[in-house]
Formats: sequence, structure tokens, C-alpha cells
Amino acid sequence: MSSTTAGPRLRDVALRAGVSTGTVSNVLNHPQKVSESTISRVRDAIDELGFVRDANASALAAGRSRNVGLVAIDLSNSFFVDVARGAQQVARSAGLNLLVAGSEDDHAIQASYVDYFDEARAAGLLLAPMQDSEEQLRRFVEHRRPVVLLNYDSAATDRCCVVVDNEQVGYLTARHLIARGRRRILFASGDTRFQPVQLRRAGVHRAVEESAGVELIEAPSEGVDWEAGATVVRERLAAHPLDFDAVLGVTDLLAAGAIAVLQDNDVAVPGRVDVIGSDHNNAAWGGAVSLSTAEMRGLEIGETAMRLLLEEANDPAHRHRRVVLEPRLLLRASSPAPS
Amino acid sequence: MSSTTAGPRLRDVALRAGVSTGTVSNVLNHPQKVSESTISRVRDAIDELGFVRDANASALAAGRSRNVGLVAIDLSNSFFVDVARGAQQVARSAGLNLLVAGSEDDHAIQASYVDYFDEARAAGLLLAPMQDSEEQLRRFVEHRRPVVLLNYDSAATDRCCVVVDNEQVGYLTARHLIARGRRRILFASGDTRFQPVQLRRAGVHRAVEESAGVELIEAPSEGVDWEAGATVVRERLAAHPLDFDAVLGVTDLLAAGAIAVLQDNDVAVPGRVDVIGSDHNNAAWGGAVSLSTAEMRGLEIGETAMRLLLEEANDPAHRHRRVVLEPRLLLRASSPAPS
DNA sequence: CTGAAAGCGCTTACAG
DNA sequence: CTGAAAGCGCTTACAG
Repeated sequence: MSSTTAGPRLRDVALRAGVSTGTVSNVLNHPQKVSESTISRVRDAIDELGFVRDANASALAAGRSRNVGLVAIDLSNSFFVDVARGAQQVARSAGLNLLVAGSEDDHAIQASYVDYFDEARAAGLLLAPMQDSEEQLRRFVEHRRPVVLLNYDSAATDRCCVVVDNEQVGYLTARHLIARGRRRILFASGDTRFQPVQLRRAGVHRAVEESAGVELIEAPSEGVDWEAGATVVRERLAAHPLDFDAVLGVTDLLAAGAIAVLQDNDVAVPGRVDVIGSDHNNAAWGGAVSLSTAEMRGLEIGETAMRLLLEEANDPAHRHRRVVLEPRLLLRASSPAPS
Repeated sequence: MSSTTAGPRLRDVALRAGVSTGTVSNVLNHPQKVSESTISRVRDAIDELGFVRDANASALAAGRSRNVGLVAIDLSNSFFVDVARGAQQVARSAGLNLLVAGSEDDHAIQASYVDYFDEARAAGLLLAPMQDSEEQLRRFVEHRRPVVLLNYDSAATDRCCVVVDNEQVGYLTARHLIARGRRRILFASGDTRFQPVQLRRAGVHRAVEESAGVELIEAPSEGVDWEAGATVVRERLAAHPLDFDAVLGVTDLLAAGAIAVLQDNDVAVPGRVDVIGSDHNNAAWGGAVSLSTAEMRGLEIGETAMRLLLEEANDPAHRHRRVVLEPRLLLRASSPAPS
């Protein structure tokens, strides 16, 4: 499959520097145990030979690796890219590499990456899981590898999780539409595969129930993508005369699809119908009207999750916990601030 | 730093199945060498014990790993996410894991990931390099590890590269504006750090030189981000009365920043000024007017690059080559198709 | 501060 | 088709 290793070994470095292999290893891993002069002799030998330590051998001998995995549902959702950036910054400052894998919304791919990071003896795993991932995680956790869940609130007490308050996302977006004076909200509520979606839906219901005179027209769909949002609006318009004054998409993609169909039907956004999304996904932002949505605080989620992971890996006194970040609205053209 | 391995070893599996460790290894790696009945006995033992092979030990003993690295300048540019998806699909069908790392537009980070994949004896590397990355790559290539460059046209003959014809991107976007009847193009031409940007600029110049009566107002900037695009337009408007009828951003972010400032100044887009970007980056798509741009064919770039990498790793007759994909325009609201 | 030696958990010829 | 043994390239006590 691949070429074999060709370069110099650690023992070549040792020979050249006139020391033992243990000393070279100490220069690499515990320089404080080695004298200045030896260090510089070894460093010179490393440079002269172009030595590159074999990370596999190192991890095997040391019983640990310097890698942390991040497995995200879908890298084309920019939320997860924000998470990755935050996690990477913290990981690097701790001397760890962050390796990212996208599970492409597919359980089998997610499972194979979780297993991969398990096989690779990763120092830990950040996982934004799909529904029903307990099974896949069990083995990883049993192997005493730290896991932090992202954007998924788990009942499990054997790991940390970092979430945005998705119920509040639903509540805030619906409240905003109501504050804008909207009274008949077409709710593109997606499907039940994703926990964040379920929670946002609960928040939307709470906001509507609080407000007399507001009606929610719930329109579920098979997926939560652009096409599903377009279909929801298209079918509603076909079945009824225009009978709603707002669309709330439980994802940004749903909302973007809705905007496109509204515009095709010459319905002014936001003049006649407000539209708001929910998950700050810039993959949904190519539409003719810029989309209002909720900030998901991905960067902070990534940073926080990596800190928890490091704590779990290093601090015997670590206690698992659940960190909840509050969402904020991000208002743009499709549903601006109430006047 | 991390917990040590706790789970069962391959020899535990062998004991339980009543075979030697070599046979267990063969079941894992070369099942065709083992009888059906032995395979199922070993598989049962693996399941019962919850055995997970140590990938580090495996890679060390076998002299190769099943990982391919992808190091991209910036994962928040959706082009690279497309590339990753394409590469992952091909990698998985070949039994390899794709591990993604973002270099955050930082030479040091890029170097550390290239070194990491070298240390990890990755089966190969896909790299979308920043300028001046030869130095960093040299060692990797010398170690006989396959590298394929993405979106970077290298003079080096010791590796493959897959690019979109960025000169043609510049040519097509400029031609489009001219076909729209635009005659004074403010060209947000960015800086010279990135080869794709340089090439697009050359294409823009070619298109303008071909067309009599078209004037290009070149406005370079320090970066190629949203803020730089906003600044370019703001400064032009401050120095002159509105004297251009189009803005061409050498990146989508530059174009998006331009749109925002134009709108702030009540300049209609595309009524008064057309705007077009160049790199299909949905991080730039949150603006009030949807952005016309060029398709960069990221998915195909990723697929093609991974295929070349596999060929280089497996086929002794592999010859390095350069694959060029042709760009296409993606026309949206900020500069629609000519009428 | 330094060196000799054992061992990490696999894979791979090789002999049977 | 199966087993015994050597070895992959490091790290880590341990003794000096």
C-alpha cells in the first residue's frame, strides 16, 4: 500500500552524537534530564541526518499518542469548522495535534472514525454525534479514553458535554418573530434525527404558547436541508392561499430553501413574510436575501470542549460536567430587528 | 498526558481462539490465507473480548499506516471542505482514513501538520499549500511519501498536482463583467501571497487587454478577506465620485466586503455596480445580495487528488502529472447572466 | 547526567 | 492452513 520507512532511525542519531538511544529519547521528550552540551550535540545530529521520529513507535512505547480526534456530523456546516478552530487553538497550546474527520451524516462513517481514534490510541475524542451513538461510544469510553460530546446533551454521566442551549435557540428565534409582529408562523421543523433540532422545536413551542394570538403551522420534513425547506413552502403555497407571515427554519438550510421559493412566488422577504434560521450555517447563505439566524458560538464550544478534554486526561480530580452556552440572535435582512 | 491502553491484546484473542498470534493477525490483514472455520473462531473471540487493534503497533510492524492527511490553508473556506469530502470518499473506498487539518493561514501550523503526517508515516499527504512551502515539503518527499498538491501549480516534477485553471477563473469573471456591458472595473486584487490569486489576476488582465474600451482600476490590499474588500471600496469612494460600474473580487470575501460598503452608500448592486467574486466560498455568502462567483470544483479536485495519491502509493509505474480542471461561472444576483 | 536492556503490540517471512 | 520467532523504532525504569 505504501512505501516503507527509509530515513534515519533514532539509533543513527545516537551513534552520530556519541550517546545512547535513551539519551536521544530524553532530549526529545524530557530535555530537562539532559545536560545542555549533550542536548546541542544531539540536536545537531538530528538536523544533520534529517531525523524524523516515528510517531507510531513513539506512541506504542509510551502508551499514548499526541493526537486528539474531532469527529463532526458535517464539515460543510460551518458551525463545526468554528468548533474545530477553537479546539485546535487549545490543543496546539497543549502540544497536541487535532485531527478532524467529517462523518458526512452517516452512522457507518462516524463509527469507523470513532473506532479509528480508538485504534490509534488517541489522547481523546471530541464528538458531535448523530442520534443513537451510545453504542459506538461505549467501547471508546470503556477503554478509558476521554470523550467530550459537542452540541449533544447526554444523559450519560461518564463524560463531559458542551452545548449551546438549543431550546433557547428555538425560544429566541420564535420570540423574535413575534416581537416583529408576526402572528402566523410556518415552522419548518425538520425531522427527529438530531437532538439539537428536537430541542429547538421545544423552545419554539414554548415561545408560541406564551404568546396569545400566535399560531404555529408546523411543517415537518424528511431532512433538514435546503430542498426540504423549499418543499415545505412550495406545498403550503399550493394547498392554501398565502396564510402565514413568517417562516422559522429549524436549520439555516431549511430557511434558505424557504426564501428561494417565496421569492419565486413573488412574496417579499421580509416585507410580506419574515424568515429566520437557527444554526449559523454559512452553507445556507447564498440566497438572495441574507438570513437572520442564531449564533451557535462554535469557537467557544471548541475551546471549552478541548479544555475539558485536557483536564480529563491530566487531572485525576476531574469531574465530568455539562457546559451550556447561551445563544444569541444574529439579525440580518430576512428578519431584521423590530423597529 | 493520557491513559494507557487497558484493553485486551491480540495475544489474548489468540489464546481464547486457540490459535497463534500470527493467525489472528492474518484474519485481520489477510483473511484469504485463513480457513473459514478459523476465521469465525477468531472473529468470535475478538467480539467476545472487545478487542481493538493498536493502530500504532500495527503501523510500526507493517511499516505503513492506513491514514492519509489533508492539510488545507483554511477550512472555513468551503472550497476545502468540498475537497475533503471528495478525497474522503475515494480514500474510504480504498480502506484508508482521511484525516484533515487546517493550517489557519499560518506557516508554522502548516509545517507542524506536515511534520506530523511525516512522523506518523502517513500513506500520503494532500496539501493545499501556502506560498513558499517547498522547504517544508522537501523532507516529506525525500522520505518517499506521496504528496499531491491541491490548487497549487508547482514547478517540481517529483509530485502530482491538481488545480483549477485559476488564470481562466480570472479570465471568465472579467469577461462576464464585460459581456454585461461594464467598462470600468474596480479590481480588488488582494495580495501576492497566494498563487491562485496571482493567476486569477493574470487572467483578469488578459480579458481586459482583449477588450477595447475597458478600464481596470486595480486596488490591491494586504489581505484577501472581507475587511480588505470593504476598505478597498470605501477608500475608492472617498477619493473619487463613483467612477466604476463593476467590482471584481479576486476572492469571494473581498467581493462580499465590497457589496456591503456599496449598499451602505446606497449604490445599487447590480443595478448600478455589478459585483463578482472568484472562489466559491460560502463563508462570504451572508451578504444582502447573493454573490456571483466561479465554481472551483472542489469535490472533483479532492477525488482526483486522492486517486493520484493511491496510484503513486500502489503502482510502481506511476508517473507524476498535473491535472487541470476548468472552472465554470456561478451567476447569482450580484451579477446575473447578461440579458 | 548517562547507558544497557527490556518491552510496547503488532506483522511477516519462514518452516512445517 | 498454522505456529514460533524475529523485529518494527521507539520509551522508560533501573543501575551506575
